[in-house]
Amino acid sequence: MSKSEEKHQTRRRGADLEDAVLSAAWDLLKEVGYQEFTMAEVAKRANAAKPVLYRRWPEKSSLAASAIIKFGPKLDATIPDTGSLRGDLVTFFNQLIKIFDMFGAEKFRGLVTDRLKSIPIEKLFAAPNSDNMLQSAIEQILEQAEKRGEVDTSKLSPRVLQLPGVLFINEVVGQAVVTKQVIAQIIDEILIPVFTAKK
Amino acid sequence: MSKSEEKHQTRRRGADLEDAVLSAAWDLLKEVGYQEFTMAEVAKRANAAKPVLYRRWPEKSSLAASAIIKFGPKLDATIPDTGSLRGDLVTFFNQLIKIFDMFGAEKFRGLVTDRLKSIPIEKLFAAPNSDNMLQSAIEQILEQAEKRGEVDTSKLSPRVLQLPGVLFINEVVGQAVVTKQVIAQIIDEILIPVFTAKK
DNA sequence: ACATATAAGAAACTTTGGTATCTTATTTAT
DNA sequence: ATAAATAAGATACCAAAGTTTCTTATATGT
Repeated sequence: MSKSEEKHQTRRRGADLEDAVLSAAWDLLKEVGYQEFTMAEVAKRANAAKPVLYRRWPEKSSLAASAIIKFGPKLDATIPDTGSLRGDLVTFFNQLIKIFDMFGAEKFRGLVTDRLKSIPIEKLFAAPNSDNMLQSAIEQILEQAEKRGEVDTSKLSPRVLQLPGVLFINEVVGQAVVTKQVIAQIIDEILIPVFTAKK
Repeated sequence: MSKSEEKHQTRRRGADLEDAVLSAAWDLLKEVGYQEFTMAEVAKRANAAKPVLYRRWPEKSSLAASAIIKFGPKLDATIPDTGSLRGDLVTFFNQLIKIFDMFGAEKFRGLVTDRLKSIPIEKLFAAPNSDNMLQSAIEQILEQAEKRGEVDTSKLSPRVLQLPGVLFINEVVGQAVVTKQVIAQIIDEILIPVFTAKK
């Protein structure tokens, strides 16, 4: 038996093994979606033992989230600048739903609610030890708006800055499709009034 | 053996059995909270078989919700009338958190996220076939406000009417305690601007 | 090079949600 | 009264999350 065939003798460790697991997890997630995603199947595909997964990720939803962060579609880092707060928000949220649609929103079903069992909502859009992409995008959009005189960012509390994320998650958790109309309603009826409120 | 001792011969049915199960479920929920609440234990305490539970409730979270609706603290049906929209909202939400605190908010942990897997958020505060208590209370408060000239209810969409519920659920799902300060922030920074926005 | 620490691998196990099957008590209609 | 329909009860079962235990390969420090 040649050395290369002796798979059972070649143990991967550290990053190598981690990458293999995440890669298998991402493949499985694409194929079957979160609900049918099982730890045993990921382990099998990665030729790893189940405890290997649990030594790194405390639970299934955590592994799935890591795989999405590593291999999933990335949020476009460029912030729109359409000339108005409303336009920027509309453009930004439409980018966001496009990403979800690209991957297939139904593939995520169950993941968000599972994640919410162990992490607060404002960490949902953040990789570990990194900041909340969504919220920082909103902050940049609001700073642009302030330059135009549309808002006064000194009046905006953390709670208000988290509101777009909360509303977006709320739509994603619900089974309905997030359409452009829904986005427009959220922006016109809720976000703009809140951001432009006078204290 | 007297007839009354022959428990194994006396089969309860329909409402009798259902009540016994809900009662056992409520007791267990009070004792151990939702996370440690198991279907097997409820069945055991109710002297019922597990399939009896699943014939009536499709899943654990549904049984727990039914027990809370039947035996849990009830929302005070009287709508506050303090003379201002802000006062009414503050009073109402403080009533709401008092109910949660009375029962012990930590007892609910996990229930909301489980419920959200099968029902939309706007049904969370509604008994089956009945309307959303929280939302109808908000509507009444807003009608009072309209009489005072504080808002124009014709401008308020369903999405806006659901916002208080969404924000409240969001706080309940997060692990933080919902304090009076949090309530005041939500009302001042979000709800009032949204309700009083001019279209 | 060798001892020691670390973590992979294998496999069995525990717990719980949820289902399926079968028997039999109770209800309901005739 | 009796037959047929209904649903309770008992029990075994399945699937999957997560854990435990033990062996052994690899890495690391001396």
